[in-house]
Amino acid sequence: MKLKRSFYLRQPLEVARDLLGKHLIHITPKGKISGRIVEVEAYGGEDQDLACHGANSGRTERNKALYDKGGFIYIYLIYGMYHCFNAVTSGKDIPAAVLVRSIEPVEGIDLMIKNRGFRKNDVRNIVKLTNGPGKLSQAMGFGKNCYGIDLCGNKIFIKDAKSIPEENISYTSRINIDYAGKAKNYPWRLILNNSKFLSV
DNA sequence: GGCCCGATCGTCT
DNA sequence: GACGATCGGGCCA
Repeated sequence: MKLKRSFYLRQPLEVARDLLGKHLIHITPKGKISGRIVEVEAYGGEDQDLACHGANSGRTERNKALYDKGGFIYIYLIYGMYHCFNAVTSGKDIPAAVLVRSIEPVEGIDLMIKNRGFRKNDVRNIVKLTNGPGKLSQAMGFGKNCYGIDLCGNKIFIKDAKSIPEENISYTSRINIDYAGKAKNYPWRLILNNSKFLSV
């Protein structure tokens, strides 16, 4: 079952928690690519979050999708060469999203290998395909052309799965947001304990 | 394993 | 004009 709008119309931290274990799916012309979500970060919402891209400059051309209602895709270019994939959460006009930081490859692994530019024999370690926000976006085939796409549509969506028990989740601080003042220590990075596919 | 650095460019100041 | 919600390669151990 595909996750519905109501799933996303909640606080980013709640959505982040419930996204762990779910399957992110991309239906491409060449086939289906999917992976199980094992690491996420929550941004924005009702609490003051200086790390959120909507926090400092308000609404801009770059971040406008963040202000959509929950269930749309916010994706952006980072360091000039990678993309980070986010699921927008909360209601319209509230900048909030969940960054997907790592997934475990499930379907379309041959396509992931191609998208990542690996030669077949290079893949001793399937982990390196998707264990980071830039890597998984590349493997899944996500780029700026995904900007603003509705996750409640048929091209890119998230499939429900059995929910993860609380004792299998750890809450840590988010990565590379030293500039974010007091928000930098919020425990809003959630990981599936003991997953081999976490970011490094 | 660890640390350091360069790549590469849209966005904001 | 500076820099980032990153990555991979080079080097040392």
